[in-house]
Amino acid sequence: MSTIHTVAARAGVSSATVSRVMNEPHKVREATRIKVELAMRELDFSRNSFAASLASRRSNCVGLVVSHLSSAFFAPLVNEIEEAVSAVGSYLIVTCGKNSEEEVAGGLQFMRQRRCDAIILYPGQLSDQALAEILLGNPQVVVIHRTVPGFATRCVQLDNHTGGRLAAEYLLRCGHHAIGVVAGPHSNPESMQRLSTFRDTLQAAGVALPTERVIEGSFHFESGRQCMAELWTAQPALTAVFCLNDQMAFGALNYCRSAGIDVPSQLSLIGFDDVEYADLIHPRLTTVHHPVAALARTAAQLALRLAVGESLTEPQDLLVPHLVVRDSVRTLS
Amino acid sequence: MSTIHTVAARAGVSSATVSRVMNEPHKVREATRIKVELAMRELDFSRNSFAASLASRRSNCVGLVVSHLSSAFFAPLVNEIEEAVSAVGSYLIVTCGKNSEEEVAGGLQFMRQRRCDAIILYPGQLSDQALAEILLGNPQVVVIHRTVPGFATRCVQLDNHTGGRLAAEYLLRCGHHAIGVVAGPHSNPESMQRLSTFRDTLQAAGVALPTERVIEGSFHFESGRQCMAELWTAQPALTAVFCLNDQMAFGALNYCRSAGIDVPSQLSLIGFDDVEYADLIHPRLTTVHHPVAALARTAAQLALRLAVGESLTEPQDLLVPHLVVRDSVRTLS
DNA sequence: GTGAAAGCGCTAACAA
DNA sequence: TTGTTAGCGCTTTCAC
Repeated sequence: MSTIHTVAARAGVSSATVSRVMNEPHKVREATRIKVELAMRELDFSRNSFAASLASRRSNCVGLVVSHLSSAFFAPLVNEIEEAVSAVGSYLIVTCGKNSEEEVAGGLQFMRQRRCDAIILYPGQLSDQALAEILLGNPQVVVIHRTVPGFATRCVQLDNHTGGRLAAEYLLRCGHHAIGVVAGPHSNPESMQRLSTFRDTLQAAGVALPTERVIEGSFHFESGRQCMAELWTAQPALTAVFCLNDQMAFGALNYCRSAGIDVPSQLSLIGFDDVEYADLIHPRLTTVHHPVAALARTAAQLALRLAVGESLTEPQDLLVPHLVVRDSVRTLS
Repeated sequence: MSTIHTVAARAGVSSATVSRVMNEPHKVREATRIKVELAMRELDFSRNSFAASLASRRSNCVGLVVSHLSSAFFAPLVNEIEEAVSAVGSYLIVTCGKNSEEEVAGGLQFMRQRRCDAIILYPGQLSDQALAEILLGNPQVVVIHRTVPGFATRCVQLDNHTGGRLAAEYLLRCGHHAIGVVAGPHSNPESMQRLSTFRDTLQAAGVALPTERVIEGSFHFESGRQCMAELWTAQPALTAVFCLNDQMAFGALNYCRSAGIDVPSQLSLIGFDDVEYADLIHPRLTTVHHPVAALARTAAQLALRLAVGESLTEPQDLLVPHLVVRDSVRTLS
């Protein structure tokens, strides 16, 4: 494979000029530029990005570390971030399958080795403490979907409390009192934020949410199925179930269908996130909208600011959710 | 940021030894290794992958160029390829949004600049001729979802003809004669393969498929919606519609729902691909299964063989589709 | 088992 | 506007 030297030789110029043609074409005379470009084409030249990054000490890339790529939640997130990043001429590299502490550490290491200018991190099941350590040691990291105490300037997150409240208020408004929950992992702060305010809001209205009506899931489809099965078997008198994300709501719905439980006439279901398919399934899922695009754009902007060496001083505002009423919750008469 | 030299100095060894600790630890005495590893940790050392790849002339990465990341079709494909690649210690880089000829060229250039050991290419709307040029000029490229004439050793594809036949046979078996099609772009060979054998199979059974019953779509949800609307308005007597991918079938279904057309009692719908959500929507979608996981694994294996310098001699077998009967097609009495 | 030294292909002063 | 040159941080012979 040819190098700038072979190109330079062929074009009868120095390698510095070839470099300039690629990086600052305006600094080279048009005739020279054309000669060089011709030589490049003739030799099928392709710049070695490793050498370029090594010499320039810039990678022009931002790293993203997430749990999955293929879920309806992450896919739009990744897309949106990619757009924002490539809009400024950088590129995105993403590693996925990073949930546990070791895996996230591995993802982070991957990004550091590639000398990313900034890194966006989805925390999965990491504890706030583990995240705090990461943020402390890596000044170019921004965390999404969580606000780590002490690092509010580099975290962008949804107002989960309001989200939980919206779901509770709507179910109450529809006359539900026998309510269950398919929760996320109890170690997951986001899940617990949604759940605690959901519970508080019910309680304030005199509706109890005893522990046995809350099943711990794992945010996945299959988990939603199983949790719903378990919940329905133990608590057949429920009239509504709050699933802490849509994915589990889909699973719950799937169980209901296979068990002959009609939604919403026999059981109401409300989700969280408002992913694309929430509007496509039957019945269309009533859910709390999570502004993922805004989350992505904000995170990307922060990352890009860190990438150019800016330091962030103002804490980030929480993103605000809203309720999307569709067909999966019934109003009790 | 520290380099192998700072680490070497701190550990009291040479930089070559530090390099060995990372690349061939068995070639260094344990005591030395431990000293070096300690120094690395103390200095928070992270190997510069650019320098490593530049010096070793190996990137250990395979590139993937696709149209989208977030669609139900591509997401599992990417996941599966990623797994196969990381299983051998390499990593995957993917660029998306590559549909037109220029965009694919851009994606390819991106991969070449990163010196990928091999590249997997999804052709989008590229012509066979454009692909042939690419394959000719880039011996490390493998193409998925299409077989480019003359390059069968580096192409892995579904048997679209059989797929089209399966759909036709099933509709015939269910007694349908007034059949429409929401096709892909007519310039797309995959779509045309499915369609031509679909049409031939119907014709062999004495069922005509006139041009006005075939609408050209673009493989996307929204396109499915619009095509279905158009088709239904022009051809209200249809009893069944074949959508050339599931995404468009979802769009068609969505239109039917909003237009008050019950599927399958008023209209039968059959899709193609069998993506995850085909089993989750209502009614569950009858469709032709596309073994995407096998496609991904085969492509990854080919790419990995090219990556180690093997040259491929045997042409690849076509992947075989099968019909998945669910609830969206009704048997006419 | 370890070290010295010559690159890998490019960028970025600095000179000319 | 163009060329010279000294690295960027690592790998990899080849000696020892």
